[in-house]
Amino acid sequence: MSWTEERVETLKKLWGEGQSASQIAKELGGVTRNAVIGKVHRLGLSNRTSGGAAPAAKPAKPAKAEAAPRAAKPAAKPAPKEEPATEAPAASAPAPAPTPARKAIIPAGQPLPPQPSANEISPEALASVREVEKKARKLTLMELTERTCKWPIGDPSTDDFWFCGLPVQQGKPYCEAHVGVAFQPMSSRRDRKR
DNA sequence: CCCTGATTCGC
DNA sequence: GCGAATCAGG
Repeated sequence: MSWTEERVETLKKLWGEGQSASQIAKELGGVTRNAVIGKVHRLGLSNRTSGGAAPAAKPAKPAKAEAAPRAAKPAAKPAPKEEPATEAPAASAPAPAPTPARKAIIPAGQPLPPQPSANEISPEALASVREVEKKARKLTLMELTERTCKWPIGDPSTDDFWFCGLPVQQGKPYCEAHVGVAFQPMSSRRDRKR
């Protein structure tokens, strides 16, 4: 594939919308995210935030095309970073911010996740949860890792208890299906007509 | 391990 | 100009 005008245009558009390089690459097809990034740079639109405030002085990057593979790695990270890492399925508002909030306005034409106001767990979510629980890996607490869904299934006080264990959705503690039910926009649980 | 963009450099 | 390989960070 080559960078036809059309493809370049799409690239510009999507990049402008804040799409990630990989997403754009997927959409364009025939290219990798690297190709996309490379093109973006060549086009000179690497920085999404036009503004101009040139960020920082990029130190120097030691050319790696040397006889020294990777012996030299002058890296120092005295960063006292604090990570709240609070993961509570609570019915609090899910913070949907996959893309930079730079542009407050959401680009039109993008598939936005539905935002039901008076939602009650999408039937699909429930369905997929059931589905998922059937193919759950049934992991024990000890088997859980950073990337396994930590959704508990069954009764903790019995043998009949395990964790989903499917691949988590990046960032989240649960797999896609469980994220769907864990992060509910808000209340509205009470009035189940029955 | 998954992802992100940034950079280099052989092609 | 292109993009894989690599780097660097989340």
